[in-house]
Order: sequence, then C-alpha cells, then structure tokens
Amino acid sequence: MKSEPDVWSIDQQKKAGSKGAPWDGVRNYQAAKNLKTMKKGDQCFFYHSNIGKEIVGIVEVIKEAYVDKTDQSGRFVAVTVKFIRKLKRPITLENIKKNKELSHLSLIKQSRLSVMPIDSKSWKILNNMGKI
DNA sequence: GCCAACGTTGGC
DNA sequence: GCCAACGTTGGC
Repeated sequence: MKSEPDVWSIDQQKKAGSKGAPWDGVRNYQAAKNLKTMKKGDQCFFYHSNIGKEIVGIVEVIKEAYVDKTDQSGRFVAVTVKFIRKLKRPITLENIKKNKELSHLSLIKQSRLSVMPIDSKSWKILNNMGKI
C-alpha cells in the first residue's frame, strides 16, 4: 500500500494505534479491486511514495472493504488497517529494483498503482531486506 | 520542474 | 465504440 508521507505517513499510522485508520481516497478501479481482495488479518507493506520512495513498515487489515465515506459517488471502497511495525531498515525503491527476484512486482511495473498484491516469496525477501 | 505512463472524459 | 485531449501520479 502506497501513500505520500505528507498526506498520510507510517508515523501517523502508528499514532492511530490498535484501532487503526481507514485507507481511503483510492479512486482507481484496479486499486479498489485489490482492496476488495484483502482479508482481515492480512499484512501489507507500507510504502512512502514521492518522499523517501521506500517501504517503511507493515500494517494489518482489521476491517475488510467497505464503501469509502470520502467518495461521494459511492463507487470506491476503503479498508481499515492498523500499525504493526516499522522496518528496522527501510527498503528503498532503488534497492528493490536492484533485486532481480523482485522485478515482477507491480511496484516497479506499474508505478502509478497505489494498492497492489504481493506474493509470499517476495514478502519474505523484503522482510529479510528490512531486517525484520 | 519535467515528463513518461496511464487513466478518464467527452465529442463524434 | 473510438480516440484525441486532458488530468494525475510518481520517479527522476
């Protein structure tokens, strides 16, 4: 899940604590489709776009897709996620690009997509890179 | 600040 | 339904 840190950052997510915060404002059908596949208990990497350009932490889905209150048309959805942890070492986009085993990730192939799936192998690689 | 990529809109 | 015009995202 990607967010510009000056709009919503991992530190703000941390402050929201165990009650979590809505991941809303998504206005892209493909991203919305990805939100709808997310299940309670799923964990996600939190990526800072534009500023930092790095994976900075992990969040967990605590409420599955529901109508996004910030969307007047009612077409898009949000999920609620809670802070789990920050990475000991953020993983920069540069370093992700350097790893050939991660070159298939949508993060690289579709830079504009803000919510995207990840396979478990890549998840493990990134966990190692983040020193978790 | 620029621009490539890409999604959306609207005229036809 | 096509496609030109336009707007947005996000890396550089």
